[in-house]
Amino acid sequence: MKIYNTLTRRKEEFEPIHPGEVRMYVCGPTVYNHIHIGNARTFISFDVIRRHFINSGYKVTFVSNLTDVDDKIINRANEEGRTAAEVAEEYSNAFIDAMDAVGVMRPTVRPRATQEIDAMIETIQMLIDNGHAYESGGDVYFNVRSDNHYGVLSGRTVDEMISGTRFDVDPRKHDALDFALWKAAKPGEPYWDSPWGKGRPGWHIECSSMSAKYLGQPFDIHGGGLDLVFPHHENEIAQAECSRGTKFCNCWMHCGMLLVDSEKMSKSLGNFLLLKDVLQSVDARVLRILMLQTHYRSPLDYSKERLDEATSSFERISTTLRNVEWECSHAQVDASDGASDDASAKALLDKIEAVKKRYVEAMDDDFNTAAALGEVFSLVGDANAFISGGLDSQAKVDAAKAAGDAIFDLMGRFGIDMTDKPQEDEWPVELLGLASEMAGYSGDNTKEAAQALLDARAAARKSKDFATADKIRDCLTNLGFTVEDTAAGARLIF
RNA sequence: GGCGACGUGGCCAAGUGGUAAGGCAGAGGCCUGCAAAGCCUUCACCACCGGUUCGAAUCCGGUCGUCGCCUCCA
Repeated sequence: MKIYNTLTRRKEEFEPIHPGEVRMYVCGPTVYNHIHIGNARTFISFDVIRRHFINSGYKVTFVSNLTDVDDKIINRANEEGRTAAEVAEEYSNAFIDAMDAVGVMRPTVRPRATQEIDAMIETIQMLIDNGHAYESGGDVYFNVRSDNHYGVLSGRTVDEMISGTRFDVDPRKHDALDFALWKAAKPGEPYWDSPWGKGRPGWHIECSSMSAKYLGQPFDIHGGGLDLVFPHHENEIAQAECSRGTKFCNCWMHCGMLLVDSEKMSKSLGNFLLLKDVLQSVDARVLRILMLQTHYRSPLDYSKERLDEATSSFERISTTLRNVEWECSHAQVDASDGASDDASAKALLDKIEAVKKRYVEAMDDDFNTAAALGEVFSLVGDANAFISGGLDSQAKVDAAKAAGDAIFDLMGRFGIDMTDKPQEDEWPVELLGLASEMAGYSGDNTKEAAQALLDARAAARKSKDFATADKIRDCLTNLGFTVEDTAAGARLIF
C-alpha cells in the first residue's frame, strides 16, 4: 500500500509500526458551531481511508478528538449569554449526530480536550524541563528557536517565518515565533489549575498530548485538512518530539480543501455551507460519491451542478442493482439448459474478478477513490449490457447476481450502503382512493392497491386504451412513483 | 514577497514513458403504443514554448494562468 506522506512529499510504501495494525489520529473539530461540508470532506475522506485499512485486514485504532475549549467557543458563549461548556456540549452532540448521519464510523477513542487537561499539563511540564518552553506572566510559550527541526513538515525554515510583521506580538513572548502552550485565564473564562496558575491549554498542545496518550509515540498516521499543516501540525510535531524525545508519527496525510464556487470555504469568511443544511435535501451517499470522485488530496469544487451529477451517478448504480434484482427474479430459465456452459456468463464472472482486483490496486495507490469508483462503474456498464441481453439460463442468472453482489460489496467498502430503503410502508395512502376509483379496489392495503392499479393499466394497454393507461400512470407519477414497463411486466419505483 | 499544489473532451475527473478509465451532459440509432430504464454508436491536437528520448499528458527548463498556506480555519 502506498501513501503520500506530507513529511517527505512523496508516496511511500506503508509499513505499520505494529504488524497488522494501524494507529491513526485525525484532528477533530473545534465545537463552536455546526460543521460545514469542508469539515465533512476531511472526516469522510479519512473514514474511507480507515475502511480501506480495515478491508485490507488491518486492525485500526482510530483516535479523533473534540476541541471543546477554545477562544471561539468562549466568544460564542459570551455572545449568547451562556457558558462555554454549554456551547461545547451542544455542538459536540451536533457533530456526533452529523457524523453518524453521514456514515462516518465512530472513532475507537474520541477524547475531549477538557477531559485531558492533566495529560496536557504533563506534556507542557516536560517541555519546560527540557528547556523548550518558558512561563511568562501566567502563560507558557514554546521556544521555537530551541527546536532545530522546526519547519520539517511545512518545509520552511525559521528564518523564513517572519511572524510578527502582520499582527501584534504578545509582549509576553520572548520571540515572535513562539506559540502558546498554556494561556492564563482572563476573568469569566473557563480555567483549570496548573503549576503556572489558572488557565487553559493552547490548541496545539491538545492534539500532541491526546494522540500520545491513546496511540503511543510514535504512531502510524496523523491526518487533517491541508490548512492545518502550518502552524497546527508543525507545532504538534515540535511539542511531541521535544517533550518525549521520540519521533511523533511516521506519516502525515492531508486532505485537500473543499471550495464553494471556486473559493475556499472557511468559518471566518462566512461563505460556508453547513453539513446539516446540505443533508436536508441530499442523500448522504450522494455526498460521499461526490467526494469519492475527486482524489482526497486535490481541491474539490462543490456546487449545485456537481451535486446533481453525483445524484445521477448514484442513481445509475442503484438502478442497475434494482434491474439486476428484477431480471434475476423474473428470469425465464430453461431448466434442461441449467448446466450448460455459457461463454457470456463466464466473461462477466471474469470481469468481476478483474474489477475487484483493479479496485484494490487503485485504493492501495494512495487511496485513489476516483479510479476505484471508475472500476465500479465499468462493471455497472457490463452488468447492464449483460442483463439487457436477457437471462435465459441459470448460468446467466448466477453471473448477473454475482455482478450485482460485487457492485454492492464494492460500494459498501466505500461506506456506501446501496440497500434499497424499505418503502412500501411509506407509500401514500392516496393509492387507496385512486385504486378505488380507477381499479375497483376496495381494500385498505396500499401494496394491493398499487398492484390493482398496475393490473388495470395492463388491461387498458392490452385493449389499446392508452388514454386510460396513461391516466393511471400520470396519477401514479403525481404520487411520486415512476412506472417502468419491462419484459416481465410493469413495476413501480417510489 | 516566501513556501507548496495544480492546469486532461461542454462540465467533473483518473492516468508519472509506448498514442488517453469513469461519471454528468450532448448527438444518432435500438427497444417502447408513448414514456421510463437500459443497450449500441459517436464526441480529446492532454495550457503554451523549448529540451531529453526510438517514443512524453507523463521527465527537465521556461512562459502564462488558477488555487492553497504563510493569521483562526478541515
